[in-house]
Amino acid sequence: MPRRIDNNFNAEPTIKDISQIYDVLTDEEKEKVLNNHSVKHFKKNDVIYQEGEIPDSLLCLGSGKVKVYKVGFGGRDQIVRMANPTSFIGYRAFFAEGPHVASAVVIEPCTIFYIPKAIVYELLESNHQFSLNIIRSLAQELGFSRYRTVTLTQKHIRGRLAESLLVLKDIYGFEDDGITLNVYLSREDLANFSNMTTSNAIRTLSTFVNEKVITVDGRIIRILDQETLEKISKLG
Amino acid sequence: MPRRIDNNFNAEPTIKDISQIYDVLTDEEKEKVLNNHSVKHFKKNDVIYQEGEIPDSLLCLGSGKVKVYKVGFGGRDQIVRMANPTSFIGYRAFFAEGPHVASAVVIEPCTIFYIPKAIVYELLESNHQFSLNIIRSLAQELGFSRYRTVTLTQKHIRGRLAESLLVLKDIYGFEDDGITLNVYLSREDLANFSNMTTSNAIRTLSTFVNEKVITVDGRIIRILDQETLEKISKLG
DNA sequence: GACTCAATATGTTATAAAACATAAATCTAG
DNA sequence: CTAGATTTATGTTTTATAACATATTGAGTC
Repeated sequence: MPRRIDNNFNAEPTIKDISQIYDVLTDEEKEKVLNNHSVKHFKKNDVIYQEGEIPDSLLCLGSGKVKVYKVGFGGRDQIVRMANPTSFIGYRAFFAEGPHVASAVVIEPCTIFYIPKAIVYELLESNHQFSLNIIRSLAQELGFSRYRTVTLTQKHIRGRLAESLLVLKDIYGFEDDGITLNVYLSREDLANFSNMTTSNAIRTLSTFVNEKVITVDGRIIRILDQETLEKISKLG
Repeated sequence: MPRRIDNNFNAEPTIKDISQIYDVLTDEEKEKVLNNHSVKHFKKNDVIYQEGEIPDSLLCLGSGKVKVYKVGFGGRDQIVRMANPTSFIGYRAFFAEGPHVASAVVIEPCTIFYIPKAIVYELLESNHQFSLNIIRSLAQELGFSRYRTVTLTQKHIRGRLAESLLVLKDIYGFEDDGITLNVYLSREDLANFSNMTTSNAIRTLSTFVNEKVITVDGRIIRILDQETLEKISKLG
């Protein structure tokens, strides 16, 4: 029975929390952003955007968790990104000036800030540090994407699942106890993140439990032996 | 016996040909770039950069062809990009401000322009249109990378190889006859681009020949029936 | 609290593709 | 021109994992 854990439970986030954008702006630019953005709240399983849609705003995830996935061929989806606060959402399509080629769905209740396209492009023009932040983000994400292409195609099931658990740990971290993964995915999502069938995700998760590498309680996953998990991930 | 085909056989390229950068600069900036870049020539199989190296210049491919690949686990490499003129090389790591996570090797003799890091960052600061070009490039490449992640993990061998041939066609085009792929890869490179073993690339290529979809003469590949090839690619 | 639907679990079978094994052809160097 | 190395080709075996088939459990609903 997964409790809901929210990083921003006490404080409702504002756009000022989106440091990647807000920290580099001048006072004048900050004013502009404050006066020209909107806020939306989403609940679990809500669709934030869908493949094919044309983005007209830059989306910033203030709180919550989001999966971004592409629909595959045999009906199997591939989760290409798990987003955490505070980061941009769907910004690849926005900056490529094309349609979304993936869909974004809420994993945990979200607060999302919308900055209209015109404003974003004014900022890019007036503030090169903001541009640099975008450039760095995209470059890093491209590196991650290529890395995942190789691991998802070349590692075996155990390696893929172990890696996915470690990636989730890197993105969302642990709860206060230091071992419980701070994200609660269905076996299907876990499978779609790791390029395998749901059956195999369940099965492999069970073998990890038997090997005392993790414990599983519903969707709560605890990493007991991170070193071994890293070894499994490395071996492929 | 593949003849060497060079897009820029007659005219040795200059940095002025790198439209993505040169076209958007002011006269002053152009002067700066002209006075602060170097040119290097590479021959087939030369290593342009290697995984782990820290980039200190922005590289622009003036002429030639380059493969960018990551070393996999079971010794099998994955080609993550085939670069054509005139585009940036290794710019992901450059802009991520980290080490290269892939290696670049020459497929066909190259002319490469080097613009020092300091100059590039001056340009990013003074010319937001240049920044926008970089942003758009990275965003588009990230889209492509995610697309390939899904197809390389989900499509079957025939679909993967068919897609790779079509991607190569999109990148390098045909020769004057309109059917001969303007790039000459070993079966191993073709396999590493398509996430399969060399044996299976050879085998599958043969079945395509038997099905009269392509012809193969050494490394020369002619696409006889593009429609069918697209169908094979789509079916997975 | 029984009922329904979705999620999880696990065993069995089928199959795509890797791994392995040679052989033939082509290229390279002395 | 010959010898060795590399690339291409093709057949056979093995294996990882998808596909299929049922249970079982759990969550939400009337």
